[in-house]
Amino acid sequence: MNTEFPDLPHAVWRSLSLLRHLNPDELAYLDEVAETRTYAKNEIIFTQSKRISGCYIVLSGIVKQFKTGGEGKEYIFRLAKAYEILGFRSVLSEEPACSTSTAIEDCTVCYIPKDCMHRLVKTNGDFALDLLQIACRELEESHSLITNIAQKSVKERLAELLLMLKNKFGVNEQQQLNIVLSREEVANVVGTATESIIRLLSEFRNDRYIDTGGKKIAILNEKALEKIAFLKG
Amino acid sequence: MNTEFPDLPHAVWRSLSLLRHLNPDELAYLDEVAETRTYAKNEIIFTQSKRISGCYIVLSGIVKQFKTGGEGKEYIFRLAKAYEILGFRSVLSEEPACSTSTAIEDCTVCYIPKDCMHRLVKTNGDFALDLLQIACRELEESHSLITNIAQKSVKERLAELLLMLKNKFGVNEQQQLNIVLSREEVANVVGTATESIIRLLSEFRNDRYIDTGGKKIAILNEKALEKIAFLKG
DNA sequence: CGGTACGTTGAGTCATATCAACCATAGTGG
DNA sequence: CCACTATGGTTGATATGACTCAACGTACCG
Repeated sequence: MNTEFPDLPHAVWRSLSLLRHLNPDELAYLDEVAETRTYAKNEIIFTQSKRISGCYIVLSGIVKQFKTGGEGKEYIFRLAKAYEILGFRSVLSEEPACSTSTAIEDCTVCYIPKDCMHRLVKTNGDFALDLLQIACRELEESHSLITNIAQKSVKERLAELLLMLKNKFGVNEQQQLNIVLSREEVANVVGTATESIIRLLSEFRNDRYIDTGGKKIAILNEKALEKIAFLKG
Repeated sequence: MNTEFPDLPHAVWRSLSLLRHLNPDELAYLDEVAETRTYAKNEIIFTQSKRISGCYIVLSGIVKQFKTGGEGKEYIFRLAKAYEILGFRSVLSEEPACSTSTAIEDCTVCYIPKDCMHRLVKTNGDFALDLLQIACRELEESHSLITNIAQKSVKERLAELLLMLKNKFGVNEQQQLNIVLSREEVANVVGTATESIIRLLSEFRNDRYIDTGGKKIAILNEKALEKIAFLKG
């Protein structure tokens, strides 16, 4: 399965921008302690409010990260693809994970034990800075997300999500998104009910903005979606 | 005005947990380049989408930090009090500020120039780690906030806000919150319309959960508010 | 061939936004 | 000292977006 990352040679490590500041010794150290792990679709990588023993860098596939609220409803705040890091917050703060992560398609991840992360952070200032940058970027995204949820309608948010998915995961020749989410998952990203998503997707399909063949969503009229997402109406 | 922090002696620096890992040389360096600034109520400290030349540690008073959305409506995502740091994200990423900060009461802040921050972060790993921790904590808070907004009703969020305000800013002998926000500001924290807040505050007042004398809000029945905020109903 | 999960549609309800009018308060200038 | 105005607070009426509940269709899977 994991032919792209057979045994995590330095070349691969280096290609991960997060690890670009590690020196040869540190990379060798990583080679020793890090492991490649594979998860099948729907498998859980780590669970909210349980302690985690390390963090994970996605190598292939897509992972959803979500919090489960009071009523058991999940809110997906992140869809992580290759080269993104998961769980470092909890690892650094030594607190239980504040979210659950599961594979939404088969995926490979690189597991880095807690001790290793601590050691690298302590001894390599540039690495710590890179992590700091990542945290800051996520923080900024998070704040934008809040403002969106607080101020935009479900329709606007859905349009924006579709554009974001195209932008982040790309589309195939038929303009179909390279990520497949159930209606419920879409609802849990947008923060609304499944039925509302279905109705709005139907509406977008009637308006020829998108097409929904099987599970795949094709983006047909990006301009129109932008208009909905970022202007008014 | 600023009698509490006359000339930022080392003792004060050290008392700020963020700065606890700086050595005497670094503290001396800070003394040289940092400045105490005062802002009157409603004065702007920095503005969304403008570059900022340094970051700010609140020494006294309260600062609100908000993003302005499409329609000009503001969303307040943070109320910062003494010892909290503002703007370090933008300073580290060298990007324009992604939010505006204004004083909601007269306040004093310590201004730390960008170069100084960069230097400290680069040369002092523990300091970088502390910042990383702060970023991670904010990130976690931010994620919780999103889940809240996405899943809770306005009433639940208002109850939770009132409890948070009591917890963070405290109350006087008459149980009145030590922070005064306009109804509009409350609405902009909760992410709703001003009128909705007014109606719900009236409801809470009728139910004897709070009292609203003048601008001050008194918390009378914390248990009841907790029930609303965290259970259902 | 049933079964289970997912998708779709409709009807009814409710929370919240919006619009509009009005009141309270405080600061301002004559 | 008093109108005058601006600002924020309050209330009511109305509209509507979005949720819920319920039924039913569809597709994949053993």
